[in-house]
Amino acid sequence: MGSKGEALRQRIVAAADELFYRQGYENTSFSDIADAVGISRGNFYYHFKSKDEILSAVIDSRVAAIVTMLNEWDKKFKDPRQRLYYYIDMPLRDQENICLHGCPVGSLCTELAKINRTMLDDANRMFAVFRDWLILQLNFLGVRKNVKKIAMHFIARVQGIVTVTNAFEDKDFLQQETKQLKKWQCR
Amino acid sequence: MGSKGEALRQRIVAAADELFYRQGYENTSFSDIADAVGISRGNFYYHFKSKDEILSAVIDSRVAAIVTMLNEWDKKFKDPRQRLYYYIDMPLRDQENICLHGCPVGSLCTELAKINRTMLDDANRMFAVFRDWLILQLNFLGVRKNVKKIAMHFIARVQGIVTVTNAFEDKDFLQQETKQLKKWQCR
DNA sequence: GTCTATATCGAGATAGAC
DNA sequence: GTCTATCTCGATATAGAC
Repeated sequence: MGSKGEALRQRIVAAADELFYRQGYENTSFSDIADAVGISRGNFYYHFKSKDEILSAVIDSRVAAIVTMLNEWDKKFKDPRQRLYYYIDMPLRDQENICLHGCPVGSLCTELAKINRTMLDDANRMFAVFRDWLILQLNFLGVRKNVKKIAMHFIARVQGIVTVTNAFEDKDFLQQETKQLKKWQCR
Repeated sequence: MGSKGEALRQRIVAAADELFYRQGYENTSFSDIADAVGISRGNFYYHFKSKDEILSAVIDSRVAAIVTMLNEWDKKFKDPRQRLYYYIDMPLRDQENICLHGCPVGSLCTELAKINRTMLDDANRMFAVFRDWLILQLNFLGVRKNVKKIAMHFIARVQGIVTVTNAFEDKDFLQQETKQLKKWQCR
């Protein structure tokens, strides 16, 4: 704990995370990651024995990062409605990256569904964390029926917006649809 | 035209199309395609000189297939509302594949955004064909304002549903959300 | 722990016989 | 047109020196 090796491990995970997002998991080689960190490939294998292992570490890291982020949101906003809006606006706050690389969660799941279904079961935990947090917020708002369904509905809406924004590199669409989604009300 | 070579070319494109959908573009090798068709790798290169070239042919083929399909829908349904429903129900009619491999259009665009942005500009024509057809149907329905936005909205909604269905392998969600989306009305 | 060197494999791509 | 043989490269992964 706190050793030099642990710190390097974290740097490797951070570099892999970024590269998987920007160029995709399959398209990212160990050399890419090693170069980004500034270490040799040999050293890399001391920390991670296989590509599955680094992917697993990246997913764990992302899940932890999402949990931390949502805790901060909870501190920042006391009104669940505001929290919901902040969730919907998330792609808007990161427009440039969303436009170029899509959603880190959605695009990874889409990729893994085709190349590694075992890891997909691990990756969709990222969605699950958002879902459970959304369920909480809906409860606070007094929604009692179909809470899980509605939480999943929000996730799907945001995913759809991001997929199309990414495919057409269209920020205007992102802005429009985000605005629209905030008009949502329980029917 | 109609020669043996042309027919083989079509078979190669069909095999590549299927494989790109099931295992992703990057993850599909020339050997995979050659094996699926039952020809040698060498022969393959007589028909397509590079991987970009086969991808381009697959995209063209998919665009043509979508155009043909929409023409058939137009013949099958005279009511634009029914046509819209048929579009929304499209993933439902192909549940098994959607659950396992996602949307052929969306997942390819998501992949290409990360590995080949030039081809992405080509691939999003698949979305554009649907969009233009949706615009027509909305016109028939008497919608006059924001027609393009609404068409894109439908595409995004379906994409979101499919992405989440695929990530969680959850057919129930697909069925629920599809039903919900058909309740859509212009606000 | 971190490095260099190397083994092994499969990929995209080419040459040339038939 | 279709094949076999081969080239070249970059990938994952390992061995072993420091």
